[in-house]
Amino acid sequence: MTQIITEIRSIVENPKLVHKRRRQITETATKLFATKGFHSTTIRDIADTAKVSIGLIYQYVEDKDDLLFLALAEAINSYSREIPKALDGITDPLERFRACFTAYCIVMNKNHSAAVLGYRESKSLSPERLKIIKMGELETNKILEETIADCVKAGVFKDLDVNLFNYTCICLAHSWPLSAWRLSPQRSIEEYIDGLLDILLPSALASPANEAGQQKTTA
Amino acid sequence: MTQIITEIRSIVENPKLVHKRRRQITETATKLFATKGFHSTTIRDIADTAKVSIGLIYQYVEDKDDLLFLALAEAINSYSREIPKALDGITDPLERFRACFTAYCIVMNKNHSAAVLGYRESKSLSPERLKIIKMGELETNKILEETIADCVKAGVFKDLDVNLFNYTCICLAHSWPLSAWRLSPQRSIEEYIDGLLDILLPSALASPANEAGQQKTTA
DNA sequence: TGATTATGAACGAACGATCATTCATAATCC
DNA sequence: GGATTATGAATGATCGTTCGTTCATAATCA
Repeated sequence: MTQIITEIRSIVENPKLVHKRRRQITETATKLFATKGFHSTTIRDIADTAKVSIGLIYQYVEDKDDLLFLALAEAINSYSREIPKALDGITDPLERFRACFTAYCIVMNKNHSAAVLGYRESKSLSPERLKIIKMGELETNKILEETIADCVKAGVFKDLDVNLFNYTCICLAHSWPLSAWRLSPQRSIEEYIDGLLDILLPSALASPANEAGQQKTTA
Repeated sequence: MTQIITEIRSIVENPKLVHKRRRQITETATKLFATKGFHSTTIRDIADTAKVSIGLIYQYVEDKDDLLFLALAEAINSYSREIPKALDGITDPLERFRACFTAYCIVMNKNHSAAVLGYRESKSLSPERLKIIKMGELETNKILEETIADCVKAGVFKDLDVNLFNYTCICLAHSWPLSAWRLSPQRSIEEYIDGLLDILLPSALASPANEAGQQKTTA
């Protein structure tokens, strides 16, 4: 879908190479930023871990801030690439919502480091870049919001506050990488998703008779 | 309730003075850490903002890390002081849950900076101190969990997964300072709480007939 | 009581370590 | 062989921390 375009100065011209190197560097940076924090991660750390020299990094980005921006932008881009895929071929509104929420949680689980980064280090971005990242986030949120709105239109959901309901779903999906340590006993991501849907759906479904938890109607 | 004891070296001996000065310094530090981040906030910043000298700070704490720990510990201590107050005199289980959840959200709203800090900067703590803070957090979570367990015992709630339900409540309460920017239009904290209870309660209540939203039975 | 001495809180310039960034040089590719 | 890409030692700025000093107040003395 709508991808964040990252216009960042590179000394190296070859686009293939730029793409490859940036990927290599950004992936490492993302992991290190998420585990040690942005400021405690040194360029040396990144260079060593990515098996490149310090100087090489500065051939592909202008400064350390660029790396943070690249990391966050790439995370959001991957969300808006992957989540819609999960909806392919599904037409039943309720199933689309379930699939979308599930995909959202799974993506958060897979891009664990990036999700944590978003919460922890957005503050270190420049105001303009923060705005870009937030807009990308909202763009991603809209994918799920649409499936909710469709459920309302189809009469599957009652006439609820779509924005707030979507917000709770998003927050809970984000919570998995951030707050799962609070849960005891530990749960698998699948158990977690099922449990959340059991909590979320009853308030939304139009007919309270429907038992949300077990239902798995495929279109 | 259970307070986190913070044993931190102080050159100054007078306990009254230590308390007063630490409060003055920690309050400033909390705000700056939350707005600029721990690493981007300099001791100079804190000294200037708190209208004390750099040297004075080092009379009351050993190093910058102490300030972060003090800030987080004080936040958690204030939660476990304030939340139980909201339950005083309420006996009806459902009302106790509502009051506790509301208090939780309100406290997060009031201690906005500290709540943000907890998510953003815990990583900068030493492992031992992180453990202390997390234990304090879980301790606080238990206050709400107990009101949920009581609702189950009283038959007001069905036999749900208490730990998971509590987790969702906590996450959503925490989300207010972190994620409210996603909501449009903006809502007041009271509208937010009411909206969340409408979403959370239907899955929990034993009799689906009860409309959770409006209900305001006082004991 | 007034003069003298002791205390410890407060100050902030100076130090030293860390770390992002640069750049002269080497390696590699076409 | 010339252009492009990679290297990492050297640089300089930033920032936590120290420590010699000041100063107000309290304690002691005569």
